[in-house]
Amino acid sequence: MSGIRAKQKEKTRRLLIEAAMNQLSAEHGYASLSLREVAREAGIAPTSFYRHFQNMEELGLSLVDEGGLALRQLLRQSRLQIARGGSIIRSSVTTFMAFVANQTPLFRLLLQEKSGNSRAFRLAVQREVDHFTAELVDYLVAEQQYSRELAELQADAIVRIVFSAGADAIDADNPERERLTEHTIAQVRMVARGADATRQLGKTIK
Amino acid sequence: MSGIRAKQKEKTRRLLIEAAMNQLSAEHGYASLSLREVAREAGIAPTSFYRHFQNMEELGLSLVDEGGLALRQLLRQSRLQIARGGSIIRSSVTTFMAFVANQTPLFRLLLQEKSGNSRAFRLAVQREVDHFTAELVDYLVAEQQYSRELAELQADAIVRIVFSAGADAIDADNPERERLTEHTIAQVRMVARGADATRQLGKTIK
DNA sequence: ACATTGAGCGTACACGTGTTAGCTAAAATA
DNA sequence: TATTTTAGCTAACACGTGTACGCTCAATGT
Repeated sequence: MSGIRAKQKEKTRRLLIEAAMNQLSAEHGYASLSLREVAREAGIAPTSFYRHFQNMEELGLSLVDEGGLALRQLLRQSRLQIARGGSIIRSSVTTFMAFVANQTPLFRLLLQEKSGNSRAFRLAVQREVDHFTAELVDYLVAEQQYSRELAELQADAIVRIVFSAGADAIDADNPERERLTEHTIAQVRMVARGADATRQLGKTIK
Repeated sequence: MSGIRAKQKEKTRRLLIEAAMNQLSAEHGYASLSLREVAREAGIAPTSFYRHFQNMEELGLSLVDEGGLALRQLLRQSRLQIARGGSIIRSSVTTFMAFVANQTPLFRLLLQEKSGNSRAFRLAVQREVDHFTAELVDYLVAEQQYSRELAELQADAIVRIVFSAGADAIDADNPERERLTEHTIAQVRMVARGADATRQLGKTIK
């Protein structure tokens, strides 16, 4: 059980995933991804594909996992920056935009499949986004003493804005992306102010 | 020049567009839309397709136009409801959600291609969304006396939130969609409050 | 040492695709 | 009325696709 066999299998599995990611970057999206081309780029015979995935859909779900994982790791990294001082909002948005810039095809896949045609895909992506939102909610409740309900409203709004801006950032060049980032930061701050105002409103009534 | 010929051509052109829309609703997205299947559903020979469109892409752009137009008309209708009393926010969001529910495949196409792979498509969709945002900005400036800058920030945030919620509404059943609608209305109001707070902030400083 | 497993390969098949070329017949034009 | 235009057709093409089948041969298990 030295695993030299399993190692090799995992290796070509990665080759397949990376091949698929490369092809995504090019021109066509996941929907027009071909088993044969992926296999060709991975350097294996078309039929060998089935040793690793049952479908192209299964490959796709792996890609979504991959993307979600990468994004979460990045955001965890961003939270470390917050710990040692600096604006939470600025740091998070900046990190997010950097992810979009560096992992464009992966992020595009997430966006595409978020409103794509396969329900399985949509659920998978939504799971990733929900995970992200939940962490933000926890932060708002723990650090800013928001009620769970208001925190959820706020976090959801923020995530929607940031992801949507991220989508626009895909096409943007560097200066434009910077402008977009500042724009987004201002919007998130606006939402925060709105949430605060809403909270005060509730208190006054009571 | 009675136009009986042009009439017929326009008619089968519409048949093609509607066929394409039907196929979108089914299961596969625009990317996996086939000329032959579309032609078959429209009841013409595959080769006759070229009498109406040069590419599938050209058909796709027509679909985007179609969707954008439908959405804008609906929102114009919604603004009439506002004129004869009632909350602007509630009325707009409700109308929007109704559109998503009734024209699901069309709205899905818009979302898909917004973050799709063809730049031409993305630009076309973005144009529609921008149009929508611009009208909201005008409203905020004219009716609520916001500065152009703040109005743009606010309108953009609102549009992002609403479109994103619309995407989620696609999968939702009726009660869930209603919940989502209320949720979105609350978020938009929160943003409005935030914008107002931001405006007050600016006045105080000056 | 021997038997079993399994990743990867080559061949082959049936099928759907986009697109070209040339025809027909009805509408438009002169 | 005679001529031109053109929407739609059929036939045919070359090609890429997903997948079934059976083989090899090195890594594993006994």
